[in-house]
Amino acid sequence: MTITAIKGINDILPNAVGKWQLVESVARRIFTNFGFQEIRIPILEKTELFARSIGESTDIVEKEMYTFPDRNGQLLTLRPEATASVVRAFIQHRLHLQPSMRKFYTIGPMFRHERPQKGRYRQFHQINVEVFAIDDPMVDAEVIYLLLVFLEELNIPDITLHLNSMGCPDCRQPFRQSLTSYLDSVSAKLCSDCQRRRSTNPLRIFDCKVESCRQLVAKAPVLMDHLCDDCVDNFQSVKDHLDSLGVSYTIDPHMVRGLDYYNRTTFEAITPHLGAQNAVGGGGRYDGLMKTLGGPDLPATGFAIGMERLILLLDEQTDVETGPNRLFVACLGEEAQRRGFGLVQELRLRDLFVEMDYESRSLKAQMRRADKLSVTHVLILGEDELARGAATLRNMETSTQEEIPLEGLTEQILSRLKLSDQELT
RNA sequence: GUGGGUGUAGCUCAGUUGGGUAGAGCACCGGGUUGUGGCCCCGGAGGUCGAGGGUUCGAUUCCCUUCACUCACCCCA
Repeated sequence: MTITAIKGINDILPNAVGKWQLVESVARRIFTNFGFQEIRIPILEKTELFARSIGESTDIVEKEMYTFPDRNGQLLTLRPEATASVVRAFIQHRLHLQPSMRKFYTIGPMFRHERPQKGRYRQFHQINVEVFAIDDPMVDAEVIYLLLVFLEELNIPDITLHLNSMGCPDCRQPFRQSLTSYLDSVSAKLCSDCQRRRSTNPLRIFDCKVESCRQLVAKAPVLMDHLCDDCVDNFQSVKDHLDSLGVSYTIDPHMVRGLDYYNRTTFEAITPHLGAQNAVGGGGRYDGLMKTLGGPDLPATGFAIGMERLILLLDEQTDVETGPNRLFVACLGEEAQRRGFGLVQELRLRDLFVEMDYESRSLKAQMRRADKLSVTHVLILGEDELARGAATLRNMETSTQEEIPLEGLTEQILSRLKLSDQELT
């Protein structure tokens, strides 16, 4: 039996890499313009980091983490999300003492042991954005705006923004009680899944797709109606800022997020094109997390984007970028191949895409390969040319060719390709 | 963890009411020009028909088991 990759953990083959590079470069450019700095954090962390941040009773921590003891018996976990690590790093390096470091982004793989399906894999990649130590609703609006600008820049179609407020501990606790007592009063009519959710995660019932449950849920109390005055003002301010930025949104009091640390404004960017997985990006404020993890009591907000989902929505083919001119060196005969080999390396050091054939095949075969590589020029180095002390440079777009003396060949090629560079620009 | 769908060439898929050397398109290799790409023409290579077992004179085809992939539930980015 040949060894295959682990279920839900996929290779990204060269023909798909162009899309990944595009997403990453657009992210880096836009996030940098918005004042975010990249931070690179480990893939492996102590298990307790996630248990304390995400919440012991969430599905992620209860049954989806890749957790194992290392050789010293220390319990480690492949990160299921990035926010906990960024917060940990911020605390550990006392970055709150450096006011220039408030806004971070990070890109990388996450791991969750779920059954794979469309847009959901066991190793998946996220782009994360986090802002620390700024409480102002203006920042919530800016972060949401950033998410939308990014999706817009990638031409992701039909995105809608859903907004909700999770309130603060002061208003959520009384609400949870009134919700629970409502659910108790109608429990007999709930579907079996919701029966279970009633005790594990009552807010999840808002997500149920069973028609009878939806009818019951429509009459259930909603957190939005139980917000304290501060939370109402805060949420209104976020909406005002979004309005002033021209962002349209849908208030979705039933939107529930899966990590326990969220409070106040939460949001998701939703698409209708991903089957069952409709969230391309999501996030919100998590003011209590820094303190929970033993750091200073500083507010925070942020979001995560699912890169695989983004790439599923990105259907135009994108090629890995090279310079505008690409050269193939076709050699005929042993002597020519030896000289060509050296020439290829030399031109590459001069920052040119150059490829050759290593199998001394017919010129026709080499030309075909050159065409497949969609090079702009082919240098033909054959026995006849060598005898004349020359080489032939063929322009593949115009199908014209000229002879160039071997003396000063490198410079001649470079100046000719550079010349056509300028024509192109 | 639960349910549905699908496994035939590198890729996308036909086909076999149980029978002979298993097909197409794309991709690949060669030829059509002693050394010139794309388009076209000709030819070639490539498959234990997912694996194991059963029924049968005979199984890629029917039955059972198993594995893989996939979609959905669940959950989330």
